[in-house]
Amino acid sequence: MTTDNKRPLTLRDVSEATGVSEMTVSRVLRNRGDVSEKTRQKVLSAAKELGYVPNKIAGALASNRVNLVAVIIPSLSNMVFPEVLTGINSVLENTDLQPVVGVTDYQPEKEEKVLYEMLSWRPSGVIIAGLEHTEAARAMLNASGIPVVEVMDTDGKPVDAMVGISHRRAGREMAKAILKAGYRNIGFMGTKMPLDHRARKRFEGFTEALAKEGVEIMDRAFYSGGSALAKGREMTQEMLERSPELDFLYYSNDMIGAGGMLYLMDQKIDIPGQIGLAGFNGVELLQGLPRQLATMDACRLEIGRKAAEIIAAQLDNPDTEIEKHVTLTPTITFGDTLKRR
Amino acid sequence: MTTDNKRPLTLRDVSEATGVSEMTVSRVLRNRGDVSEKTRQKVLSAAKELGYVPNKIAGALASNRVNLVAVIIPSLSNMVFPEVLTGINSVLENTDLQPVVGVTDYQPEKEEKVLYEMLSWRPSGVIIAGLEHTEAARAMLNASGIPVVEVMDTDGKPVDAMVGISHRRAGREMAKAILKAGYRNIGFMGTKMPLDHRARKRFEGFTEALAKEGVEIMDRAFYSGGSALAKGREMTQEMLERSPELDFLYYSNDMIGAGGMLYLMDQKIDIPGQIGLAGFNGVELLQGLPRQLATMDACRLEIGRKAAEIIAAQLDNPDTEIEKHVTLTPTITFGDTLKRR
DNA sequence: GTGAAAGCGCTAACAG
DNA sequence: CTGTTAGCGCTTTCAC
Repeated sequence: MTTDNKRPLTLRDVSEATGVSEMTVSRVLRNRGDVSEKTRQKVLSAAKELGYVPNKIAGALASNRVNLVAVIIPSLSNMVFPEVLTGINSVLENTDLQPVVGVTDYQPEKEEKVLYEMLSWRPSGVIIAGLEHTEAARAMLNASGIPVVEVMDTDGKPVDAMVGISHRRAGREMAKAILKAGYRNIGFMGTKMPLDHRARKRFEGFTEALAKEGVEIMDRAFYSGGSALAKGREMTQEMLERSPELDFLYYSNDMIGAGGMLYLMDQKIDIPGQIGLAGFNGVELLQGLPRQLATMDACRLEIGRKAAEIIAAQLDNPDTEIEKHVTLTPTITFGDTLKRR
Repeated sequence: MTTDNKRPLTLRDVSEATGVSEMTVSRVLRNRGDVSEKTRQKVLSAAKELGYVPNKIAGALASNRVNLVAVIIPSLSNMVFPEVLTGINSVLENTDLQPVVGVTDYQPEKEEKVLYEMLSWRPSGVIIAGLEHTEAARAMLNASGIPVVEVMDTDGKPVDAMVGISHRRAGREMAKAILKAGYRNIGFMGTKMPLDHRARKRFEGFTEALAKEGVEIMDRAFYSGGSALAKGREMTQEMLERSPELDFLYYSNDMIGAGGMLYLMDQKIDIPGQIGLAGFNGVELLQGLPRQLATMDACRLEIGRKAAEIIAAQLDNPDTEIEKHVTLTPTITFGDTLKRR
């Protein structure tokens, strides 16, 4: 503990306090090179005593190294992304890299801005959600000269590396499972988000697989904002009033799916006999609900982990041969709301 | 769009491309000082063409200014903290400040480490959750010489400024409401987190207010890990089997409270007649559940906003007289699980 | 309006 | 093992 200082301390202050050269102080503080145990201790205790905190700004400029990994995601309130972050963290914790998070709110222009801001700090790598970016953003990523991993989605061409699942395939698989279970009158509910490309791709894959069997979606609805659980309720009620012949409801995420499920249970509707249900994501929350909603795991943790590993490996040795296109395979959980066949 | 470069571009590159001095290029790019419209355009287009991204590291070192606000929170998976972040963001968006988030996992030593890391980037301000920190962390905050706002909790003495609610009072208020409604056999369930000081303080306030009326908690249980909703179910079942005479259950957060509620509904137990329930936080999720759980809003958005305002105001003018101790008052939502009296 | 010089606090590279 | 020198890429300051 020291008295409050107006000016933050510098290496020089520690150097003067110890009589050791700045350079040696720097070596001690970074654990670099050989320093005698005696001076080591002297420096360490002085630094601690003074309350010295190194200036990474200066260090980064001098060494041309910044141990930051920029992580750019659409949202923090989705639960999906914090989990990806957790995966990233779990890997980076064992390195000297640190994640720095930027949020885009699903807006391409904001993504571009956030990316620019982050790149201006010269991070060592970038992990960014999705494959769709503005022209300028893609150009920046290309020009950055650092490892770039695009995550979540593998339906497209990455700038550099990519890790994720095929959402198109995920939609198709769910459609197949639903058809196989015998449902034919299918409704869809999702977010009104033209910019959520992954939800869009799932939807496309879904309708495509239905079409292959001559089935067409009977009703659909989109929402935006509000509590997803509450929206799921409302929309489900409305849709069933509008299209009472529906026998299956596919939701673009588990939260609205859970809302729908709770509504149907209130109405004493037989699930999955009269109506089947499925969501997407495999959120942990589902486990506490009265019934388990059918869903599909998005492999979020694994995606984060893999992405971080790719960055770390490249940084460790730029010549390492690593798999740059990693496609994970989500599995269906049938739960209690989709007949198993 | 340019060809890929190994070396990132510098001001000098733009300077050479335009024939304008580095200094003037810098002025244009920062919108500082007077520059003729002609050179302005020339520089701007060249910079864009080349794909120049300024190096903030160098800029920060030279100007001794970093437009970053360090935000240090215990967790991202709690939903509470992302909301505080949203509040912070909403204010900082209108300034040139940028939040940078660090996560501590409720561990004091990790908080200390994260704080050290962040301070070493010389941010312009710090927003940190809670009032309890290690000795060293407090010393760093003191020595940093930048505005510091401790958020969430106001039961204690801040290093500099603080914004939050009194969790002790929140616990007391809820206890009073419960007693007033006529419940006497009260059980408590919460997280097994000695380090979640806010949950602890709520519990203390709660028992204290009960004690004042001669009431003692009849049963209690603590959990850790797992899906909160599922845990709420399990624990509620166990507790009621153990203590069937309970007529009220107070949960330390809404998620386990919701789990408990769903369990009781499964059991066709009369809520709030036979058993009343209450949680804490006012999470949006609750709105979609079959019944609305009684809860108390933690003012998360407002806390974030106010904290960011304090930082921004201090930075804008260090001599501004501002309120450094802001205590917000949470309100009880009775919902459908706590009798109103 | 524009430019030249002098650092910001640190580390790479070398010399002892 | 320790110290010296020369920048990193930018901005501040001052001169023109």
